[in-house]
Amino acid sequence: MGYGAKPCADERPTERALGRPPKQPDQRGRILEAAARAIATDGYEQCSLARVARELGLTRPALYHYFPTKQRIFAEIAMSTARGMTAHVHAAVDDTLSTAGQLRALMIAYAEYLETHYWMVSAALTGARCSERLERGDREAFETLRRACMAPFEQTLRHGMAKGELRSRDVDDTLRFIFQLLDVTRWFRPDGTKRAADFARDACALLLDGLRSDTAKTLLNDDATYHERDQR
Amino acid sequence: MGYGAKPCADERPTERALGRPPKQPDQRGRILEAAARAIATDGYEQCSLARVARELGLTRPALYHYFPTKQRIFAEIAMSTARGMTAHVHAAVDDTLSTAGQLRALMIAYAEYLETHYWMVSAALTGARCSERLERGDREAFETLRRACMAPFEQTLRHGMAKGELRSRDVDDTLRFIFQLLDVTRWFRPDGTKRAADFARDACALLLDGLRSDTAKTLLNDDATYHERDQR
DNA sequence: GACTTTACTTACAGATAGGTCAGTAAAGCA
DNA sequence: TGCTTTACTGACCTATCTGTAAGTAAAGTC
Repeated sequence: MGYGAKPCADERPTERALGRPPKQPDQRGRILEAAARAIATDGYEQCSLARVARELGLTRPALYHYFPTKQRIFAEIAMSTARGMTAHVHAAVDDTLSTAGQLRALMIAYAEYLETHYWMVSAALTGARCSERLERGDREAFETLRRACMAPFEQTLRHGMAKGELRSRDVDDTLRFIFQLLDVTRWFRPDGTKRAADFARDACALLLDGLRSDTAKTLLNDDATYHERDQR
Repeated sequence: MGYGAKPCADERPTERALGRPPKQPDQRGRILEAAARAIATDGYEQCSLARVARELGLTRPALYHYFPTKQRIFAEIAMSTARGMTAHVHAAVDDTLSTAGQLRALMIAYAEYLETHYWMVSAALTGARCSERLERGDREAFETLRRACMAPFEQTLRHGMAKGELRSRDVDDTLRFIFQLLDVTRWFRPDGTKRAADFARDACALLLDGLRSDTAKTLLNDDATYHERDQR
């Protein structure tokens, strides 16, 4: 359930708080987590801060002690998620991997982060017009992070196509397909039996080699295979 | 911009209306269309009936002349979309097609309906917890339609796997992938240059044959190809 | 014990939403 | 010329939401 750097609360336990101690440690993080869960399930406008506060054993104005507005709460969820996801994906970049291996590693990294920070990611994606809700400064930073998150995927695709390991396809279209496959917030739940990494591996296998069996492929491997042959 | 059977308004132009005539013909349909556009862009809870009414040159209570509640408006959007989409997909079933051709035809049919009834479909999908919003009776009917809409896809997959033309894979997982690819309401706009059918053809090609080039495939076609070989 | 800082709570203000009710305007019909 | 039916409008009620202001409880500091 960690938000940002979790050990931060325990990292300096000796450092004294100045005033009255909060009812729970890391209230800011707890509020963000609860708000993310509410936004992910009910949507940004529909979820009420009253419910979030009640869930935490607080009253609504208590939230305004930590955040100036509801929009600001959402902004922090979106920004910290974008930062975290981008960093996690970039950590999976490895030049020694094959094109296919690199693509799989990236997809698994994305799925892993989605699983471990499920509600935060889900809230950021569900409030998908999220970027529109941010203020100008955050919006630009968010878009930059989003592009940075996609960059390793893009580079892998371009590299693979240049080496002839991947089909030549429109890269932007393909990126859209990939992220559409990866955004599984509609049905994936972190408490289910299926792990996110398994799902990502499966999605990657389908993405790489497709649905058609190898035998059916060799049968078609002569002339106008993919676009004309089985039209009728 | 047709909702349901468009010519219905012109079909019986001689049939007299009894009371005061509406400001525009087919007000019900116009309201549904405008509401769908509002729901699709702002979400169900966030969109206000006042804006919908204003857009049509009406006042808010006028909508209550045609529909008892806001929820009921949404229910009609969802139900008529589910009915229309299912019928359109079923019309694309053709036993004479190959497995690949049938899958492509189904995907194109889905994309076509999404394009021509863009806002209605988009509203029904965006209010994705749509099913939860419906009353018991509608909910069951909606779920039945949804299953009926997926059935031809499912049957094509099973048939293709049985004939050995498709890889053996978990059918439910694969169906999820397919519909995840087909739900393009996030970025697809019907006024763009790209037609929905082109997009569906492209998605189907990727789905069938994957990203990996044929040359790379034959190189790997010896032992543990897809899962172990390029792991590291 | 006074003072400061933090972490809240209770009470309230303002905006906006969905929905109702009573009345009115425009048509056909008798 | 009434009567009925349809298609609305204006005014109003209630609920709920964000955000604010003022006061209080619990800690450390001097």
